[in-house]
Amino acid sequence: MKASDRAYARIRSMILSGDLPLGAQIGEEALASECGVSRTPVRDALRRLELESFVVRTESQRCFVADWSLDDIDEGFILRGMLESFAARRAAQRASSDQLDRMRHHNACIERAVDSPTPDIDAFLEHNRQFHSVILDAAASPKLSGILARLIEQPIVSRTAHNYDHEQLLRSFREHDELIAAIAKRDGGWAESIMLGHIRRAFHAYADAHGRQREAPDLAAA
Amino acid sequence: MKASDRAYARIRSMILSGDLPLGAQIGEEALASECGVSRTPVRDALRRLELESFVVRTESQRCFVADWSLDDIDEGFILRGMLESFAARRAAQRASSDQLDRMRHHNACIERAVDSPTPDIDAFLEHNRQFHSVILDAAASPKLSGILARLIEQPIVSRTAHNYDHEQLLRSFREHDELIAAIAKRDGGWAESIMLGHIRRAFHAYADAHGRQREAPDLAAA
DNA sequence: ACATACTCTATTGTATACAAAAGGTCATCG
DNA sequence: CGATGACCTTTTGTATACAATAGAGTATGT
Repeated sequence: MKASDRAYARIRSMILSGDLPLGAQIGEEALASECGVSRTPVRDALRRLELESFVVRTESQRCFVADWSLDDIDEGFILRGMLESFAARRAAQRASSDQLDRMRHHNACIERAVDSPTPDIDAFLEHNRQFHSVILDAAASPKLSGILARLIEQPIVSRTAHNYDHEQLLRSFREHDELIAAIAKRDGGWAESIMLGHIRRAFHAYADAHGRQREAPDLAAA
Repeated sequence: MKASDRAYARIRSMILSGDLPLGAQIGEEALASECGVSRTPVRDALRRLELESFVVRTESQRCFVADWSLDDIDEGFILRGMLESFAARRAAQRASSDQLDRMRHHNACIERAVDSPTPDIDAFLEHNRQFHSVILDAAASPKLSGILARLIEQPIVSRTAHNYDHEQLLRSFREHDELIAAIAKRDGGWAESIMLGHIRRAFHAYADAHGRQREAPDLAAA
């Protein structure tokens, strides 16, 4: 494995785990010694992370861990809703039976992960990611895939899922199931509208959990 | 100016001018000596150019000048239609009077560039770019701006405009004018539909000029 | 003649040293 | 006391040398 890949993986996981706090400045030198590589591959890794919005850069090229306002996140969900529902429409027109089987497989895994008193959120997240990835493959649009790869911020997806209660996890599974049905029937419009609802619901789940938490201190202070 | 900026500008213009033919391999070393800088800034420049789809990379990291199939271009125009029309809708809700004035200014420049027996295509392209950029600013969605920056391939825009006849250039101006009216009236739906038509028309102009040129040899051979 | 493996070359990956630039600090002046 | 400017530190930018790897070409065996 290349040094820049190691640096990328390491920095990314440090951001996700919170070892690097949101908004913290990240110097190339510090990361290089942390990862045991030189600055050159760190610079490559930072570019990739910037592309995926894990990292932001000031006009003078200093890097910081990205932190997102609720407005930013809203914007992301709006665009995801538009683009992923478009992907679902295309997938309905093009998905192979093999791809449909893979969707069914991953959703079955999601059901297993969810249908328990102690849901396995990590398994849910992994199969959810793969489920959406199969739909994107079926949509057969490399540009769309590239855009969504940059738009879907895994930290947000992860927080959203961790805030789901049992009922919401189950609903997510059922929506996937209906999506599979729509795609199997080659009904692009149906697939599109289910996907849009799926994403919008996720947004409101996120906003309820995080938006309100921000307002709470204000209310307490008042 | 930074060396990586010079390298970026140089390589970009070599691609646009055709000095680097479509599909040609571009080695870091060769470009470095061509630009009079070392490989380090060339690598930075190549990453940026890759981001903007001027350059593609094989799985083994070798770089080539991108060349686009009509399918790729179609895909790009579909996504642009969706995203730019969405931007127009948002712009209608948010544009400041200052931004409206700038739209009017750039479209006036477009009219001047176009309304002549020998239209100034370069001026058209520049003010067209700025016109669309003001709308994007007015939409106030950084993520959307970032996506569209990568999606709008200037070589394609340029070829499209160079294939426009006088009537099409004029039509482009009139569509912009109507867009301004829709935004001034705060009619998001109107703005959205005009923008969608504007982009779709550009696609068909491109496809008519370039798609048929590709088919012609086949027809001749048959 | 064709396939396969090997070597040799071209190209990218990484480390390091030094240059340039940005940001922060402290002293000085109004 | 606040603003301003010089310096000093930190951080990024670039060049260069060397290492690793992919690809092309060649020779050899069947």
